[in-house]
Amino acid sequence: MLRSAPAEDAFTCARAFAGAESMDRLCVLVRDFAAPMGYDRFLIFSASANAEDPIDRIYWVEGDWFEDGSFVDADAYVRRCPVNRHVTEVRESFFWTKTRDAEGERYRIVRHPRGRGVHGLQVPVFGPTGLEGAISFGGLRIDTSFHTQLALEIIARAAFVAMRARLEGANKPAATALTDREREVLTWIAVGRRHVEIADTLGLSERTIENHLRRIRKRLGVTTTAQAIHVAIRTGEILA
Amino acid sequence: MLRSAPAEDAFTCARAFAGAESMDRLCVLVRDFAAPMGYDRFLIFSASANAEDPIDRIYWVEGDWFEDGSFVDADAYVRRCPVNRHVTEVRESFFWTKTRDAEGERYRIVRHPRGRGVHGLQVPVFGPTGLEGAISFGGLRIDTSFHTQLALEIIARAAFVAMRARLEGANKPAATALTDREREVLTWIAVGRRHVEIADTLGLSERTIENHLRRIRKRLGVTTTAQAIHVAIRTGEILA
DNA sequence: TTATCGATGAGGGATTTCCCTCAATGACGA
DNA sequence: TCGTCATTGAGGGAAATCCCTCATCGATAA
Repeated sequence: MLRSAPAEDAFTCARAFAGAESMDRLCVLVRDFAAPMGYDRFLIFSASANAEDPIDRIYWVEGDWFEDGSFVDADAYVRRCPVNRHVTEVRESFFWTKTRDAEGERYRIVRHPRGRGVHGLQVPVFGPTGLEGAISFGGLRIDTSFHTQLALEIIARAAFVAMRARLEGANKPAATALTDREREVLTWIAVGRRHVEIADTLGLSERTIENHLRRIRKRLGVTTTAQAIHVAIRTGEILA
Repeated sequence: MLRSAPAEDAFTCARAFAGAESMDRLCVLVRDFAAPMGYDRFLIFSASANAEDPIDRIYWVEGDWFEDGSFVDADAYVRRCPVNRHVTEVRESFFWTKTRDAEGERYRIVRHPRGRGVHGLQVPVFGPTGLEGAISFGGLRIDTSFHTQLALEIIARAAFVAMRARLEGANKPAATALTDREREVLTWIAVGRRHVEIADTLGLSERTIENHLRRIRKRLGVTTTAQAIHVAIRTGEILA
C-alpha cells in the first residue's frame, strides 16, 4: 500500500511524462504510480472560466467512481460533482470522501479521509491564467500521508501538462472566431495588462494592439473590450 | 555540492514551512536547503498585475547579487531586472545567467547555465489569479539537474506560501463576496454598457458607478475593469 | 493575376475610464 | 456609544481607450 520513496519516484516519473508517446502511455504512467498508494480511479479535466460548470474538457476518466461497477457518464455526473466544483475555490490540493446512504450520495471535503466510501485527492493545476485544470485520484483505501500528497501533486501537474499538450495542442477549436493573435491580445487584456504593456510583451506597437482590439470587438459584435472578455470566455475563445 | 536525495529532502523540508514560527526561520529553511546545491542568493516577491512592474512586494532578498559585495537595493535594481520581468511570460521555472562585461550587465535565459557570472533558477508561483509570486535562487556554481529543479520548485512554492501568509495574511485579497450592488454593476459592464448607461438604468449617478468599479477592482485585487470581469467570472461572482 | 485576409503600423482627436481625495448617511455589530 | 461597512455622490484632472480613416506587406486561394 505504500511506496518506500514516493518523492524520489515522483521526480523520476515526472520526467517520463514529457516523453510519453501516446495518451495510453500517459495513463499507464499515472496508473502505475498511483496504484501502490491505493488509488485506482482517475479523472483529469481542463478548467473552464465558468464556476457553475468548471469543467471545460474531460481528458480521462477511469475506475469505479459509482461503486457499483458502472462507468462514469462524464457529462451527466462528473460535471455535477461538488468536488469538481470545490476546486474553483481552493488554492491547494484537498482530500474528499464520498459516501452513500438512504438519502443518496454525500460528499465531504476532509483533512483525513477514512472509513467507508470512496476517498480521493483532488489536485488543482494553476498557470498564468489561474485554474487551468484539475486531477482527482480516488480509491477505497488510500495513502494520505503528506509525502504521498506532494508526490501526487507532482505527478498530477506533469500528467495534466502532457495530456493538455497532446489533446489541445493539435486540435484547438477549428470554428474559432478570433485569430491566434487576437486571442493572445485579448488574453493579456483579460489578465489586466494595459495596451502599452501588451505591446511591450509581444514586441509590437501600441497601435497594433489597438487595432487588434478593434477587430476583436467587431468580430465578436460587441461595444466594449470588457464585453469582449465576457463573450470570449463564454464562447471558449479564451480561458479564465 | 550535491544533495544525495533532493526529492526526499524537499518533501521533508516542505512540511517545516507551514510550522515555521518566524520569517527568520523561513529564511533559514530555504538557505539550508539550497546551500548544498550551490545556491546562496535569494529573492522572493509577490507579483502584481502590472507587466511593467511585475513585483508587488519583495518579501526577502539575500546574497551578493551584484558580485561586488554590495547589497541589492530592491527598488532600484530588483524591479528593473529582466529576469524578474521574464517570469510574467512563462508557465514553468527557468534558468538564467547574468554576466558582466564592458557594456554592463547581460542577462540570458538558458537551459543549462555554465561558465562565469551569476547563475540562477527562477520559479513562478501560480494560483487562482494566475502568477502570484516568484522566487529566484542564485549562485556562482549551481546544481542544475532535473531533480534539483523539481526540489527547488517544491521549496519555492512552500516558502512563498508561508511567507505570504505571514506578511500578507492579515490583508489577503478577498477572492469572494462582491456586494450585491457591485455584482450588479459589474454584470452590466460585462454585457457592454457604459458608465453613463448603467447609471441611467440603475437610477444612480455616473460617479457612483465609478466608485463601485473602483471598489470592485480593489476587492478583487486587479488593475483593470476588464480583468475584474475575468476574475469575477472565474470565481462565480458573475455568470459568463 | 487578382482579391482577400491577417498582421502590422500610423495620424489626429474624441470619449471614456480611472486616479486621488473628499464627504454624508444609514445599518449593524461590538 | 462608537467604529466599520455599504452605498451614495462629488471635484479636478490624468491616463487610457476608442473612433475614424488610411496604409503596406506577405500569404493564400480563386
